[in-house]
Order: sequence, then structure tokens, then C-alpha cells
Amino acid sequence: MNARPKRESPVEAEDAPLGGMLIGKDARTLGANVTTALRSAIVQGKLAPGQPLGQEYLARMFGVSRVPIRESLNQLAAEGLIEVEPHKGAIVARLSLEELDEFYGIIWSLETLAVRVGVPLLTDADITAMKAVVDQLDVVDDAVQWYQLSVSFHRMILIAARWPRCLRIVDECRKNIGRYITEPQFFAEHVKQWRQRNRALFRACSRRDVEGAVKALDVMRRFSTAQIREHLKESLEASRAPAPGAAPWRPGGKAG
Amino acid sequence: MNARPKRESPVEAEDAPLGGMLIGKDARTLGANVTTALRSAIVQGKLAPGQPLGQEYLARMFGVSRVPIRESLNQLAAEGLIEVEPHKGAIVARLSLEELDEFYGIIWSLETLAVRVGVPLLTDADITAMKAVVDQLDVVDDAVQWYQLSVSFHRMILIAARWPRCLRIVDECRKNIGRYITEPQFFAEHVKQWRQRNRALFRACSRRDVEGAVKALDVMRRFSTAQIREHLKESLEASRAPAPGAAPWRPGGKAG
DNA sequence: CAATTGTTGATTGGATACAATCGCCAGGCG
DNA sequence: CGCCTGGCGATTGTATCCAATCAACAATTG
Repeated sequence: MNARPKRESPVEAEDAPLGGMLIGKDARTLGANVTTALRSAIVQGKLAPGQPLGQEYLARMFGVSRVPIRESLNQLAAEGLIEVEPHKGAIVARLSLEELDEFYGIIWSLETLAVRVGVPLLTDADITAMKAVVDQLDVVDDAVQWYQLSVSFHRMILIAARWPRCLRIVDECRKNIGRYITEPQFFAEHVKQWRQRNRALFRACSRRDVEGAVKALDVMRRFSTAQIREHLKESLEASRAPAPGAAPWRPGGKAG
Repeated sequence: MNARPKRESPVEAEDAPLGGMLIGKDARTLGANVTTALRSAIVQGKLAPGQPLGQEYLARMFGVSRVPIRESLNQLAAEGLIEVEPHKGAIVARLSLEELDEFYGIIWSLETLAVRVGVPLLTDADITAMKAVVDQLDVVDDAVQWYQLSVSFHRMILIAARWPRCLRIVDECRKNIGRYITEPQFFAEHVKQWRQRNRALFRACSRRDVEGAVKALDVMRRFSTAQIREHLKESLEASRAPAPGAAPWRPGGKAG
């Protein structure tokens, strides 16, 4: 019942920074699909912080008009992944040292809360599922994959607490810092410790030991924050040289 | 500057639920102005939870086209004040008991964090400003006004911590629960206790007593949550009778 | 008589066209 | 020679128009 060619001009950009990324069609609206595609591009670091995002450009890129693009940009701005200034345009959000501290503070604070609420509610099935993920963390060596697994492990606790908004906030914070954690060098240097700490958290959860889990989270916070803070500081200083904002939307060189 | 010939047809709705509310002109875009106006209408309870928000209706109401309305609705949806379902429309968000618990959990958790970070950073000027607000809390009797003052008092701590995102999250949570707190009966019944607890928090802050402030927050959380939970439960049961979703966008009767 | 299905109306999502604003650069002036 | 100002191009914001989807109602059929 839907043989509708409509307009037939998706442009098929070839040397695009998004690699000709096409949007999926699972969501109910185009804007939502664009949001998903743009978000993963930012989170995976395919779009460098500070890079301008022209509406016209994005529209041609995804083969849609500017309307769903705007919806998408507004959504991403609400999530903090991009910064929009009226009449000036949108850029991929940069991350300052202060913001990093804030993100980690928020994540730690809400996860601690979720642990107190959720750990007593964990079912045996939850524990089994968590174990599967934590075991994978010991095996997987790819940074992006590892980080995703780690996030889903932590999400399980938040999900057990049945607090969807809490989960959403933490998700948003994690998306903002993820691209810095998954840089290969930094990841390889610290993954061993992270594995240990995640395992410690899991052990506490499996015993329904709320205070133990809270302590494990606290350890994670204190050490990980310091490490990532140091890494980000270097990263920021290194990216002083390649001055941003030169080309309006032609990426030229990515981060790294 | 802005002699606008353009179209000249702001419609001037007369018996609107927003009382012919006109949008301000301080922001850079119409969408932002609409957002501000709609948000305060929702927060102040002028728009009842569950009430449908038709785009066409709102556009006529504010004298703009549907495009800035849509931007506004997306923004408010991101803040959690309305719920948008694709192809179905937007309604003012309802608040369940579980969500209330969650909101209070988040607020308490992040404010505790902010207290630990921000209270040591409070300047004498900050304390003076806080005292002015807390003194007003003892005098003001209007529920909405009182709540706004209370919010700005708590905001001062978050601002001192210099964590803007934390502030934004707490603001959004507060906006979602504010309309239930400011119902006159409930407010009159409990304002005395709230004044005492706010004052206790202020005293701790003025002494830069971090642990004291944390304890004061904890007291607030435990008692206030229970009270408001009880109130919301009654409120929800009471609003069972007036079935929602009947009139598409004609409000008919407001809450109260 | 009830359930289902086709139809119709309304409302939202998306595209296109137009207006307003911002940034940049050239030209003039102190 | 440096600074300011005014025009111009580009990009965003807004309005209007068209298409897709949903919900309600009615007619038909078991």
C-alpha cells in the first residue's frame, strides 16, 4: 500500500565526514532517526568536538529537509552533545576539565543512589546477566566495545532500581565522556584496573552487599576521575595546535 | 528596528486557558519565547496534567506559526514537562508516585553532592544573599511565590558549586514537582515545617558546616518526600473522576 | 446484534519558499 | 596606518503548503 517514490533525491554524499551514513528507519519520525545517527557519530568520535554542524549540510547528507535536522539538533542540544547558538549554528560540544568533574560527580552520585535502591531488588536472573557481561569485560580488548559493555553493566543496576529518568541522565553524561575514554592508548593503559574495579562492584552486587557496592563505586570515582582528568588535560593541550572553526563544515582532519 | 509589516494577524485569543498569554521578546528566537511561556504555564498549574496540547491551537494562541511551536514542544519534552507521541500529539506530563520518588531522589542526591562541593566555596556575599532569601521565606505566604524563593535558595548552593549541568537537572526535576507542592491547601498545612528546615540548612551553610548541611538536606528529603507522596496519592485518586483526553484541546476546566 | 472493515475527517510530520540576522570584507575616515 | 562603517553573502529562523498517519464513525456482514 505504500509504493510512494515521493521525491527520489537522497544525494548520496560520497566523501562526507559521516561516510555517507544513512539513517535507519525503525523510529516513527525522520527526526528521531537523524538524532540516533548523529548521536552515535558524535559518541564514536567521528565528529570532532568544536566542529560546526550546518543544517543545510546535514540535510543534504541525510537526504532530508532541514526540518527534521532542526528537531534532531534541538534534541542533541538538550542532551548536551552539541551547543546551539541562535543565528550562529551548532557545534559538537567540547568538554572542559570542569565539565568532566561535573559529569563524573553526577554519574557517581546517581549511581550510588541507584545502588542503594536497586541492589536489594536484583533478582538471580539479573545477577546471571551481569556476570555474563562482566566476564566479557575480561575478554574484550576493543576500546569502544569494552566501554559499551561496561556501560551496560552499570546500566543494569540503574534499571534494577526502576528509575528511568535517573538512567537517562546517567546515559547522557556517559555519552559526553565516552569519546575520551575510548582513545586506544589511554584505554590500553588503564583497562586492567577498570576490569578489577568492575569485578569488585559485581561481587558486591552478587552478594546484595549495598555498602560494599557503594564503596566500590567510590573507588572507581576517585581513581578513574583523576586518570581521565589527566588524560583530558593532555588531550586539550594537544588539540590547541589544530585550530578549530576554520572550515565551516568540511572536517578536513578528525581528532586523533 | 523592528517595524514589522509582515502579516499582522496575531489573533488575540480571548477566552484561552492561557488567558491570552503573550510571549515575551527577550530571547533570540520565537521558539525560545514560546518555551518560556508554556513552561511557566505548566509549572504554575495553569495547564493541567494530561491536557492535550494541539499545535494548531497553541500557534493561534501565541500568534505564531506551528514551526516555533514544535521547537518549543520538543524542548519541553526533553525537559520532561510534556510527553510527545509521534503522530498523536503532546500532553502535559502526568506525575506518578514512582516518578515523584525518583525526582526527589535525584534532587536530594545532586544537592548533597553540590553541598559538599559548594558550601566550602560560599563567600560572605553569598551568605548575605542567602539570608535575604531565607528571611523572605518567613514572610511570604503565597504558595507560588514561596516555592520560587525556596528554589532560588537551593539554587544558590548549586551555583556556588559551579556545576551548571547539575543545576539544570535539578531545575528540571523541581519544575516537574512544583505544581503539586504549590496547591494552596497542602502548602498552608506544611509551610511551617518547611520554613524551619530551610532555616536549618541555611544556618549550616552560614557556618560552612558541610556535614550539617548534608544532614539538613537528609531531613528535608525524608519528611518532605513522605508528605508530598501522600498528597500526590490523594490528588491522583481525586482526579480519577474527571476523565482526561475527552476534549482534544479545549480545556473546559482547569485543575482545582 | 456484534464485530469488523472501509471511509472520512482532523492533526501531525515534512518540504519548500521567504525574511531576518550575523559575519566578513572592502572602502572611507580620523 | 588603524579603526570604524556599510554593503554583501551565507545561514539560520519562520511561514505556508503538501503528504502521511491516526482516530472516530458508519455501513456491511457473520
